[in-house]
Amino acid sequence: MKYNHLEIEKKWQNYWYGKKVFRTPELRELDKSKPKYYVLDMLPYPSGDGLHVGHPEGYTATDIIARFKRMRGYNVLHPMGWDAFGLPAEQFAVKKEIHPRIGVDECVIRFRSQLQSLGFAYDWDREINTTDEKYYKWTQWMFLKIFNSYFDEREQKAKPIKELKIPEDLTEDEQYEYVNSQRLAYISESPVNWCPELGTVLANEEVPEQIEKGFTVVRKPMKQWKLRITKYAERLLKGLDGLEWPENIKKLQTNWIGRSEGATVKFKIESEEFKGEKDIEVFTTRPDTLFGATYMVLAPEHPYVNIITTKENRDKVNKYTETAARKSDMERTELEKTKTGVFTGAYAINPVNNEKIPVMIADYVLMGYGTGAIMSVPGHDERDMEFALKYELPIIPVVVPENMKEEELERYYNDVKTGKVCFTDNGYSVNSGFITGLPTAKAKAKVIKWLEEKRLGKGSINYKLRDWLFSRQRYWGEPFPIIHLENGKIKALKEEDLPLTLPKVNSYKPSGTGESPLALISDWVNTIDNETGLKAKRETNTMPQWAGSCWYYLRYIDPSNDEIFCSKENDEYWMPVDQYIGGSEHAVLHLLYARFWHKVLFDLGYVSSDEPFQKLFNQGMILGEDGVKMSKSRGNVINPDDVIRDFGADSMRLFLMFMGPLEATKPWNTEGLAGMNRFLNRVWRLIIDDKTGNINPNISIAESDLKQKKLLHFTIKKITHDIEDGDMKFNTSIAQLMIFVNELYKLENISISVLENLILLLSPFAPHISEELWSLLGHQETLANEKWPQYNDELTKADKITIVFSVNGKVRGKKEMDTDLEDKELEQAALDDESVRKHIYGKNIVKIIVVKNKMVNIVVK
RNA sequence: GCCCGGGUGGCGGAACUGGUAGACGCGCAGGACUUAAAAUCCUGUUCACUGCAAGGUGAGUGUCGGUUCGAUUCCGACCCCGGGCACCA
Repeated sequence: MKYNHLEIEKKWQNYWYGKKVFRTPELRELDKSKPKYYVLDMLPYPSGDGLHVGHPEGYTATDIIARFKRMRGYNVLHPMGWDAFGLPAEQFAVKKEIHPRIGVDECVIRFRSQLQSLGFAYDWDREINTTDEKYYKWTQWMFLKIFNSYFDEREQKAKPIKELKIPEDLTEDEQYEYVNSQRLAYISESPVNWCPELGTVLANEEVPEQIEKGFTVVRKPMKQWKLRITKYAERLLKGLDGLEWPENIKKLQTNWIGRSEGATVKFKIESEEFKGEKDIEVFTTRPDTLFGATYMVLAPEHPYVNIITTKENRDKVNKYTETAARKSDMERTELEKTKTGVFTGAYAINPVNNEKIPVMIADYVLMGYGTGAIMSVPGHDERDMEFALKYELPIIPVVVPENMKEEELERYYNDVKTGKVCFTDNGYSVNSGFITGLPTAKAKAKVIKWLEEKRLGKGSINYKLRDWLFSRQRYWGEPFPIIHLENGKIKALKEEDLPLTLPKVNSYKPSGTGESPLALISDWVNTIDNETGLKAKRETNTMPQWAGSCWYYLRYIDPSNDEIFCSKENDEYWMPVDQYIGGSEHAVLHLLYARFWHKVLFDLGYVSSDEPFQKLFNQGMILGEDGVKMSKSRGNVINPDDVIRDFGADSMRLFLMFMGPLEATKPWNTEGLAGMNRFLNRVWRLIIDDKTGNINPNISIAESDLKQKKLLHFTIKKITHDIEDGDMKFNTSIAQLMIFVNELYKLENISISVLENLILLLSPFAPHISEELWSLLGHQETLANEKWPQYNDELTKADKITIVFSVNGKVRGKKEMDTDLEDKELEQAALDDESVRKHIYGKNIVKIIVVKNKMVNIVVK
């Protein structure tokens, strides 16, 4: 009987899923004396193309961990589900003119059966789908919680909006406005990235992907929902410290949040256009260079531009702001090589020296960052320098590098003034009044103190992070549980009215006007507010795809609870996720959004952990056989179905892990895959006689000899450590299994207990063949519930060791010797070695270095 | 430009806290079995020079330099590749 992967794999998949071997019991049925382990894959999007080889790579890794932890006696939670709202499903529906639900259901069936054909040990009873009404009811519920919360700055946490202190002496309308201005979810009219082809707005971070696909993106002012993630900037940053995440992902998030310390400084404005006092605040990270500020620049969108611009400058300013508004972010940054700007006719007064400096507008200053206005210090900022040179604005050096010699100073000043040198590092302040002579750090502190005393500014921290653009003009997403009353006010639905389900529509195409297709369904849109009897229209935007995946890991824990998204008891037992694995393409977006969402739930008391994902690992990409990214157009896509049919799921799993460390990007190789199949065949024939189907006659129940034992125990140790240490280098585990099998082939008699252990060690990697061999050896039950083999550390040590003899660092001889010999014995053995003697003959021995159990190095001259 | 990774045989990769570079697999070459092929098994496989041979000598982990008895591993400078950010003041 030959190894027949098709038959065996089908058989064991039916067994596992039929008997629900990997079902995680309800909390009350669980043996809570055991430790828990929550191992999670990133929620896949079930696309029409089916599974890609990249998917099973990460899933195999988590599956190995899940099966291993289970055998180690943990209560393991290993679930799977679907992220199915969003553009791809909707575009498929538009094209085929079917309801997106139909397409999604088909894709889910396909994905599920593909995943099952790989034998993954998921608990399918906990499967979730973000597009189920029962699921998105809770997404909407959480949105209401966010909407009905504000951020308490003092405590740095979200609180229910009911607890918000409303300033007295406000009218009813003002109170309403004030409350809305504090909510964590709010509507704002601001320029957004509008994509005419898709008929929707895109978040900044989604823009590059769509442009790559050939779509155009333009700036357009629109009313949009946003979530106040910026309030959590500091906590999102600090929280990274305690997480066991790859350093580069932490760095990526850190850069994305982009914290910078500095000061805001008020400048008085003088303009013929108005009388009285007006200030403009700027943000700077270098308050120590304030004496070198020679002009001010406002972003074209700055609200003061219209107010301060003088008559004679109005035309060119208007022209400039209009051009800037039409440009997309892309054009304003990347495509722009030289800086442009115009003079407003107004002047600002530098608070430290009362110098009158011109106020310019230029689109190299961004409205979205800081205050939308800067003080320009061309001597010590490259962008300002470039602009100053072009428009012939003065440059004043106010910082000198450390260690600059006196005789070099004159030349340095000249170089800065003429634009030859732009020194942006820290140094010492010069020409700077009361901070002259101070090093940069001290100068900064002194200026901030001075500004604060005079109430002209203050120390300040800025973040690059922007609020999360949370609405899309699409059909296929969670509807907002919000109505717009005829009196112009907005109102949230009550929790008991959830879910607010999607209505049936005739067309899923965007309305074209910038509104979602929902806007055309008047039955659905028009409603009446029960409380006030006022007519109302429903919000027709839907939530972005990220919403559902912000909390799915909580639903797995308690998937059928109708009372709450997840009970407190379940949350406390299972959270946080112990190991999270997915692609690094989600390094900032999903992982940052989910952390934010989770922190809000934490602040409001719905979850017990501050961070959801304790340990994170990013799998690398799998390239085509030609070493480039797999793509349909290149025709180098590997279909997992074909691989499983030709070589089997076990071979595929094994090869995916054997290719290299999990995080590495590596090319697929079908011949390498065949090698894995060959290895499994060798394991099979080690135990089973190909012709008769019987167990090989050289296998006996006799106790194994010491050599076998040592090999076994060494292998157990190696594999146990490999899975436990979190490095995800399963390639070396598999190599060790191969060595083990190769050695066993050399033996005349093999102990059955050694083979049983081999099968158990192999089982997390190649579970189907392992189950089959296990049962052929006479076991009635699945090995999934067996105990993981234990090793005796004494037996993992070799008793003979090859000692290397070298002369002047060059290997000249080696000898098998007992372990733990004294230095003197090793030294003598080296000196006795024939080849060593040849190389030291006639030379002086300077020194002999002995490294126990390793080597002897003789230094001669 | 800035911030992360990474450069090891023909290929994927291995090498514990500085101590035999190339584990394991693929490929390739030779051999065995076979009428033949497939499958399987055995042997070899970093490069150069040298030897009939066992072997010997030298070089070698992107480049150059340093520390050390000894460096893929530590330090410095540079080159190349991949990823991320990109006028964030």
